[in-house]
Amino acid sequence: MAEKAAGGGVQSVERVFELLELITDAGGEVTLSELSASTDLPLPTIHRLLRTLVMKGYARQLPNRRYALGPRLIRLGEGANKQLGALARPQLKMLVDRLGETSNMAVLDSDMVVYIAQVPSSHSMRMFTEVGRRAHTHDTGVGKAILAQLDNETVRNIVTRAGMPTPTEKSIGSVEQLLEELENIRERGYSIDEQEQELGVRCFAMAVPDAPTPTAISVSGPISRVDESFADKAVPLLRSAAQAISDDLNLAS
Amino acid sequence: MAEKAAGGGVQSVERVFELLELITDAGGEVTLSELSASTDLPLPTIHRLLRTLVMKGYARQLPNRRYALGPRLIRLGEGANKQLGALARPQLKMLVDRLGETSNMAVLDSDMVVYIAQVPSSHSMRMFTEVGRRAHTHDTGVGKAILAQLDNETVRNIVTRAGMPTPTEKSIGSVEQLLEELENIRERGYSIDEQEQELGVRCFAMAVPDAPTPTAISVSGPISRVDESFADKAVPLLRSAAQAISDDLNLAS
DNA sequence: CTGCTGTTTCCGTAATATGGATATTATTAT
DNA sequence: ATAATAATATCCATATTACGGAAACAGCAG
Repeated sequence: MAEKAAGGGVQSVERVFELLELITDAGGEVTLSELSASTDLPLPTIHRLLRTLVMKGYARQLPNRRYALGPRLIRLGEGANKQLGALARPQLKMLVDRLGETSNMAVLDSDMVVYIAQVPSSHSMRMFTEVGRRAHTHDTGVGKAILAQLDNETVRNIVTRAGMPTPTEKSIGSVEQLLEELENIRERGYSIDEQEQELGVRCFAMAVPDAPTPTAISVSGPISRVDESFADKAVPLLRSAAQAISDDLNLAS
Repeated sequence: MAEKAAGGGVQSVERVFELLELITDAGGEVTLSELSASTDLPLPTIHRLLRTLVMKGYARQLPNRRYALGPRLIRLGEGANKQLGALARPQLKMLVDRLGETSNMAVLDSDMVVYIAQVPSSHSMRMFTEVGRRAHTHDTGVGKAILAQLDNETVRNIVTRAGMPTPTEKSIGSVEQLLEELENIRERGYSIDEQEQELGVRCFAMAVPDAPTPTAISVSGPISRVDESFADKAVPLLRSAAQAISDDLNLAS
């Protein structure tokens, strides 16, 4: 065929998920022609693929003729979420109980991190991060902890594709600076988000070793509470939690 | 060709989603051979399909060699959720503000309902239903409201496949009884869950007209607060909320 | 009503996914 | 430890499957 294309996957399957991702990126609603503009698939092909999705309930067709994500995806998403989150939640809970700050778990998904589990702290002033939310890798504790596990080549690719916005003046803005920081993290064994994503918020994070997908956990809170003495307590606890999750993942029933 | 098979969808796509559903049904982890037992697809086919999913991040392969749902599904699920939920949330909020009880929206997904949006009441004693949760149709307010929109033939199929457990002594236990109840609902225009799912909890629900997927909204709370005078206020509000959601859905931007 | 843009259906073509047979790796029994 | 067993992964010839150009069919704007 024309393009030398992919590796060894089933094309229709790859395409159908590409379409679903595009719909998601577009905010949930797309027209056929918008899709054919974003991909370089011919219209009839896209139409046939979408029709299959609609028939099975993984996409909906609105009265506008637009296409949207279908309700059956909710269940699959919840399933994926639960599967990963269930293992982690007890450990995150332990962190919150002992440290009093919000704890999160996130995985690398393409070039961004997705939060897949959270146990909020009881403080009224606390981090607000919703499960399912995506964030950049270079300006979050979990993101940097994950990047530190990868080789510099891969890191470069990721941040190049995802971009490096600087939400605060403390954010890391260049790849060189990031690689340097990652070297520190590798030595230290954990990452610190020092008000890089939001002013006033500090976060300690650590990668989960040997996870099937690059994964990290974190605790975060306002700098007033999350200080040096907090770190002294937090780091060993993070380490044991990460190890426990790793064990659960790898010996999983 | 051998089998006269399906209608007009792309087979690999249908198969791949069937596999994902099976993994979800199995609680998140399956072996190849378990899958080949549940479907009647040959092993190499399943393997190839799963490999494609794994490569793209929609499935994970555990160190056990087992297959599980992948993290990228989380994002799609959240997207689908948000898309439907976003339209509904303002209306649900209105119901909670005016009525003081928890409000939910659910859709029919195969033979069960899935809750896709919720606005909790401020009462400390309130319904606990998580978004993403699945419930039977015959013992929930939203479920019965949805069934009442379908013809009896379809209803029979659904409850036959899903079963009719009776969590309380008030629950409907037979198809005949259910069809009778649905007739009442059709006349009345709304459904009542009279402690059928949980003792002490009453719920009023109404279908969202002309929804692309059968959809319903509800308000529910303890019978002490959710009484006859509550119904008088609630029913007109439910009706206008359902209509508003319907309009949003159908004129969607 | 007429001309347009975008969506859907048709259908011949061949590229695509298929699955039987085989090689490889884990797992259990000896 | 070593061998037998069962599961998973890879090959590759075949034809069924999905493909996409072209043409019909809506919706909309003028």
